[in-house]
Amino acid sequence: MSLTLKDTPLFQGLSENELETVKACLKEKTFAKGDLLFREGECCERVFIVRSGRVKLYRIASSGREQTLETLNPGDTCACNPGSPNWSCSTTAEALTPCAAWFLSRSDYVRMVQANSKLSHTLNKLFAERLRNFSTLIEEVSLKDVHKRLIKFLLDMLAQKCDSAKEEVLPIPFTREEIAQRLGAARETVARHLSELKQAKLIDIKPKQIIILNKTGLEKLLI
Amino acid sequence: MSLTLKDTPLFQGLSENELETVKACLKEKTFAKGDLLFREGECCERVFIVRSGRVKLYRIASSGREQTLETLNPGDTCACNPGSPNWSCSTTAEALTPCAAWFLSRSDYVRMVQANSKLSHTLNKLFAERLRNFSTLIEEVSLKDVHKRLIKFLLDMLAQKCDSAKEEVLPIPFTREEIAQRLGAARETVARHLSELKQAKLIDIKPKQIIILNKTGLEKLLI
DNA sequence: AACTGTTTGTGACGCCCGTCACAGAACCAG
DNA sequence: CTGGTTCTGTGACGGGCGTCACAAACAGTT
Repeated sequence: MSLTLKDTPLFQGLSENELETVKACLKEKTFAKGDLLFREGECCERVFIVRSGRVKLYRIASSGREQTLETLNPGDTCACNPGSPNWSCSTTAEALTPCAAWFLSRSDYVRMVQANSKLSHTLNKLFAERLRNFSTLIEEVSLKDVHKRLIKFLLDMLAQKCDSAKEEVLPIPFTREEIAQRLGAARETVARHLSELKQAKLIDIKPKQIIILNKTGLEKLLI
Repeated sequence: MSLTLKDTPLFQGLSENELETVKACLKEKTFAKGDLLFREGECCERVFIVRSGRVKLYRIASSGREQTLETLNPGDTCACNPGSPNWSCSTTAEALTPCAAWFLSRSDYVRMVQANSKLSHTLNKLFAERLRNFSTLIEEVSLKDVHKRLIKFLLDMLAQKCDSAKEEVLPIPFTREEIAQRLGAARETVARHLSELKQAKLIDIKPKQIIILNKTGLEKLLI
């Protein structure tokens, strides 16, 4: 019932044989919430693929404030440059929940990508998608206020939630602090904007979840 | 004397034969300052490589404020996802100066990357570098104030200027407005911080150039 | 030189949001 | 239930920076 290799975007389209050789190189590790999978600036000695749980990739300022760059879900990979040696991690990876991940040594990773053009193409696609996401993040952080970023965050979460238990009930697996880090804002600011939206009867706030009362109303505020 | 194909990072390491077939697919176009090479949201029908001049890739908010994501110099490419069709440009490309660029149709581009694994690996490397640059940009825009971003910009410009005419004389091929767009700030704010640095005798301001009076002093302000 | 358009510097103003402080809510282990 | 820990909401405060406005410097043209 848990994630298998062939379900990961990275190894999509590989033959059974190829998957077997990949599998032989992987080592599985587990992490508790808050554990670091790697630190920014470390030499990039391995690559991981999330098997279960959630991992955030972030940067931290000397002030202590964080900016989350990506939240990795099962199947996602942190994979970076397969090319140059002495490449150092540009972000820190931290487990948001208890989680498990497959690790692949740098040398195995490089060898595989060099040998397997299918893998190389997949990597290109994944990189391009991340570049696009980063572009959007840059625009939002730089040009949009917290209010809009928060609304967009809620609508995004609503769009990508697969469990469609009830239409507008949005389970929130993030603390306010984590939301703030994703938005590049302070915890208190997020709380304030949420109350404001509640006041305006656009959402309702329950423990661990947020009820979207007026989706189109929210969408209008994005313009 | 002008840029040739084999000097571009994208086509690095290709054989003479391969370069010839690439060349056969390229069309050269020229642009005046301010011309758009493509618009955000357009269907991504071609890829370009800058031959001369400078091009900025940016996003624009409804308020009119811009954030520059990258400044492309000769040899650089805007190349994005070779994989999926219906991929739309995630940024707008505008000529900062009069410039020339080679254009490659999407179909030719995809075919080449599919057929040539060397090219695919190069693309991975370029993407990875851009991802890293974007990470840094996100951190700066989100977590650092304009003061630090400006100082870092000056030091970066100083580091990458190859014409070492005089040590600390820094020719600035950008208007204040363009600097502001790169930093994600307002024109006036940049002007104010520059005057402040001049007041502190860390820099001196001349038309079209900035003199770095105290490099280590600037570096200390970054901490 | 005079004219026009662009680029730059600076003052005034206001708001968004980050920080500090604290109290109430929720959660968990025993 | 109970105490401790984490999470959450809210008030007060101040600073950074975006916006508007205007004048001075500069560049290019006829």
